[in-house]
Amino acid sequence: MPQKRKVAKVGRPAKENKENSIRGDRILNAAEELFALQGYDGITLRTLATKAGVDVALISYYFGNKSDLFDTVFKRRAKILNEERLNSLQKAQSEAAPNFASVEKIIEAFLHPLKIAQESSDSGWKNYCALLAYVNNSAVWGNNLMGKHFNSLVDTFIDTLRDALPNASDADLYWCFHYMSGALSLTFANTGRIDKMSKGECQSDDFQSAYDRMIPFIASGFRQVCT
Amino acid sequence: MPQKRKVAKVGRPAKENKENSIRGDRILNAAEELFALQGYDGITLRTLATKAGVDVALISYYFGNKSDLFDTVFKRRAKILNEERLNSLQKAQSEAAPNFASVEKIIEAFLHPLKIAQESSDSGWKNYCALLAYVNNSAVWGNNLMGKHFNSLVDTFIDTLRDALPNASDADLYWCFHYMSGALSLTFANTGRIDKMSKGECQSDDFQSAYDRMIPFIASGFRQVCT
DNA sequence: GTCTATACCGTGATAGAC
DNA sequence: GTCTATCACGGTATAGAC
Repeated sequence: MPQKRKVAKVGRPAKENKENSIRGDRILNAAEELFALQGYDGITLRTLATKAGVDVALISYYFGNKSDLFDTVFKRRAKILNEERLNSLQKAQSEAAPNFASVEKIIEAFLHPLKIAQESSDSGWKNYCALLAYVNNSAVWGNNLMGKHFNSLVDTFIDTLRDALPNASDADLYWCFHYMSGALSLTFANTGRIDKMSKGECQSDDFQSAYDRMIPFIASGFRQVCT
Repeated sequence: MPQKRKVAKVGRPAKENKENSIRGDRILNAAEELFALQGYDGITLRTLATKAGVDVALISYYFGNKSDLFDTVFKRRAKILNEERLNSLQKAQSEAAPNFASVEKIIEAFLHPLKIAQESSDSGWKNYCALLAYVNNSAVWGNNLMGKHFNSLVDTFIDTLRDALPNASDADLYWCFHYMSGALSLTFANTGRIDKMSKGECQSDDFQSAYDRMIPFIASGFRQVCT
């Protein structure tokens, strides 16, 4: 069952079973993009099938119903992202040893894999980030899906932040983390609003600029609230 | 045509024409709640009609098609919110005179009307805040609707922030504003995730706690990036 | 002027035929 | 393993009751 699992940087999504087929892949990629852009209810299996170049019924043959498909799409890259974030965190920790990693380095460890994902030649990663933004802010999916796939990783990051900010209460840490999560989500949502708002000074899809400022912004906020 | 327009604190939405009717109100309130919770595509006019206790066709009689209805719902409280935010800002400025208002006071002026809205006895305001969160993060609606109704207000706030942070570039200011907007949106989205993530230490619907920490968090981020 | 009943037509999801 | 045929449900328009 386990295929060769060789994840380099932010690599290709792991494939198993049915998902291993070319048409299955095409369906998942199309779904990733459409779900991210239009939301779960915003797209129909027919438009999805058309985009993937397959018959509608093939979707349910491969992935069950619409909700199952959504789960599969979401899960596909979550594991990779978790691994990369964990690697980044451990790297930051070992670089700081014997001291604790700084807040800045911890935030960076959380964000850096997303920067790599944005720059990846696999454009699916961009879509996946937009999907994350959608799910994270969704009253329907947010708690469930994000919790299932990412809460355990968040615990690890919170523990590390607690070391860096020993005076912080847990409520402080979680709320600050929540602000970061929101700032990140809106960035990935890529609505184009900041382009218009700033009269072209900023671009929604310029993640580099958002990233460079986000690390000091968030780290400083953490320090302010948690001391 | 103009009714008596007497807006006290964060008051009742202004009503005109058809929207002045009791059933029109019921439709708008139900729509506000359902759109906020399930998104535009997540609800059908029929479930909406059932919730409002009216016939399906009455919706189009009052508000035209689904998209028009969405616009109307969104617009209804936007004006009030804009007025309240402007009042808050002017108050902060006059209190600080002859100096410029501080970053903290400006952020507070932006957030305080939302706190009042959250505490309002009119539960529609809570739904509206959730709707704002949905729209702000939506790739479909975000740019369009937020831009049309709020960008002019944002300009005013950015101008004030520029006074408080004279070394900031426009890109700095807009990106920081964007982070604040994201943090705020995720808070209003009320997904319940932070409850589970923090094992009960924080509650999604405890806006007071989110608010108290958000002001120093965001203000500190602004200062860090913009100096 | 308000509102209900109903009908239309396109589209979504899926079971079952091939 | 693939597609067709079906049926329920979506948004919308309209006739006419109150």
